[in-house]
Amino acid sequence: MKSTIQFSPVTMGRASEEVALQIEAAILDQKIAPGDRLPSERELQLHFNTSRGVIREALQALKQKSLIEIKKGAKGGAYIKAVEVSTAGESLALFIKRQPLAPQHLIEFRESLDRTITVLAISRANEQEKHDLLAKARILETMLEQSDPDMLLLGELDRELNIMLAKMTHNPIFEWIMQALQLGFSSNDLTLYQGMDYREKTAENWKNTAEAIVGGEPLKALSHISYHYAMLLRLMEKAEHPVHPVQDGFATNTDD
Amino acid sequence: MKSTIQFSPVTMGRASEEVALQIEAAILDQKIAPGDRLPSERELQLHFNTSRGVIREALQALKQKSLIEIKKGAKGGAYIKAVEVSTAGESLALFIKRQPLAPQHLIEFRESLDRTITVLAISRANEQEKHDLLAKARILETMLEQSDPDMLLLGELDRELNIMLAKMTHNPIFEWIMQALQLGFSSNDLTLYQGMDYREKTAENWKNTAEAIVGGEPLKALSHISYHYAMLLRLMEKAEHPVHPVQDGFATNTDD
DNA sequence: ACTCTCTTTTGGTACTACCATTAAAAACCG
DNA sequence: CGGTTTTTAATGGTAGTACCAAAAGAGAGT
Repeated sequence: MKSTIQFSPVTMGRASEEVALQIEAAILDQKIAPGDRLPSERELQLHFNTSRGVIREALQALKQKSLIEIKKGAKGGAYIKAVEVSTAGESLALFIKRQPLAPQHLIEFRESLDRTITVLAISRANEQEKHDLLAKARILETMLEQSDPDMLLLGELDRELNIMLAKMTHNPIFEWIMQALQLGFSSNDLTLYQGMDYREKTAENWKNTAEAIVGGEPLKALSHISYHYAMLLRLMEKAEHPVHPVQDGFATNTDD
Repeated sequence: MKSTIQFSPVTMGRASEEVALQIEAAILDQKIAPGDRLPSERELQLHFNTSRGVIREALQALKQKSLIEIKKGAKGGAYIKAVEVSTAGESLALFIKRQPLAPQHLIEFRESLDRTITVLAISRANEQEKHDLLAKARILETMLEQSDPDMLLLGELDRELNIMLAKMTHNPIFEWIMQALQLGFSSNDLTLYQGMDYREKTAENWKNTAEAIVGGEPLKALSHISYHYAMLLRLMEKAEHPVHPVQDGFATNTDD
C-alpha cells in the first residue's frame, strides 16, 4: 500500500497554478530581479515538494506571460525577463486576429491614432528622433524606386516607421497600442502593399509627413495623414466594389 | 548583419510549442469553433505521436492565452473559448503592474481617446443611445448626492459610461480599447474616486458632456473633456506633492 | 419516476529513465 | 605556455507508466 497522503505545502486545487502564482508574486514584488535565474526544475521540485511535471507546467505558464525565458543546457534554466511593450501588444494582437474586422473600422482607428500621435510627436520628440524618422522615411522612398522591391522588407519598414513615430510621443501607451496594431494587422497591410499605387503614395506620404514633423508643422502633417487614409479608403472600396471609382479628379491608374 | 525579415524559423526541438502552434492555427483559422472540444490528452498524444507531457504543456500554453478552457472529469477536456476583450485587458494589467506608468501618460492617452470617441459618437450615435447615455450620467450625478455613496458602484458606473460612449462610435476597436483600459487601469481609478472633489466634478462633467453630445455640440463636449482631464492632472500633481496632508474634510467610515 | 451507487472518461500528479544541449573544466598537443 | 580539443556535469526536453480525483452518465434498487 502506497502512502496516498498529501502532506504538501501546495496541495490545493491545481498545484501547477499555485506554484506559478507564488513565483509570479515573487517576480512582481521584485524579490527576483530581471536577469536573475530561478533554481533548476529539479531544485524547485524539491522546494515545492511536488513533481517535476508540475514545475514544468508552472514555468510554461510564466513563460507564456513573458515573465521568464527558458534556456537549456548547463547554466540554463528560467531567467527573469525584463518588461517590454511588445508583451502586452502580443496579447492584444491575438485578440484582434480572432475578430473579423471591417477594414473601415481599422482605418478609422488608425487615422485617429496617427493624428494624435503626430501632434504629440511634434511637440515632444527631440532632434535626433526627428532626424531618424526622416532618414527612415527616405530609405522607404529609395527602396520603392527599385524595380523589384522586397515586399516583406517594405512592410517591415512601414511598421518600424509607425512604431518610431509612436515612440516619439514619449508615452508608452501609444507605443503599446501601435505595436499591438502592427502585430495584429500585419497580414492585412501586406496585401495592400501589393498595389504599386498604394506603395508609391504611401512612401511619398511618409516622407512628406516626416518632413512636416521635422519642420514642426502639425497642420501640414495632419493634412498628409488625412490624404493618406482617404486614399486608403478609396482603395478599399475599389477592392470591394470594383465599379468605376472616379470620385474626383484623382487620376488613378488601375491596371491591376 | 543585414537582415531580410525572418519570421521565426519555427524553433525546432520544442515539440510542445509545435503542437501549441498547430492547435492555435486551427483555432485562428476557425477550423475549430468556440465551444467545440479538442480530443482528450490521450487521443492527442496518439495523434501527434508524442508523450502526454508534451500535450499537456501545449494545452497549458493555449490556456494561458485564453484560447481554451480546460475541464476535468468525463466530458471534460479542452474547450475552445470565445474571444473576450478581458484577455487583452488582463495582459495590459500585468504589463502595468510590472512597469508602473506615469499617471500623466495614462491621462494623456485617455483624453485623446475620449476626444476622438466623443466626436465620432456625436455623428454616429442614434437617439436611443444618446438618451441612454444622458440617463446614466444623471444616475451618476444622483448617486453622488447621497451622503454615503458606494465607491465600487460609482467606479462601475463610470466604467459603464466610458464603454457606452465608446460603443456609440459604432466602431468595435474603440470599444475594445476602452474596455481593455478600463480593466487594466481599474485599480488606478479607484484611488481617485476617494477624493470628494474628484467625484463631484467628474459627475458634473459627465452630465455636461452627455448633454453636449445629445445636443450635437462637439466643441462644447470637447471643452468639458479638456476641463475634466485638466482637473485630473491637477489632482495628480497635488497627490504627488502633498502640500497639506489634509483630506479635504470628507467623511469616510474607515471601520468597515 | 426518483434516488443512490457504480462505472467510465478525463484531467492532475508522481516518479523514473533517458536524450540533447550547453557551458565549463580537463586533457591534449604543439 | 597557449591554444585547441575532448570530456564532463548541469539542465531543460521527451517518453512512458501508474495512480488519484473529479465529473458525467449508466444502471440498480426502491
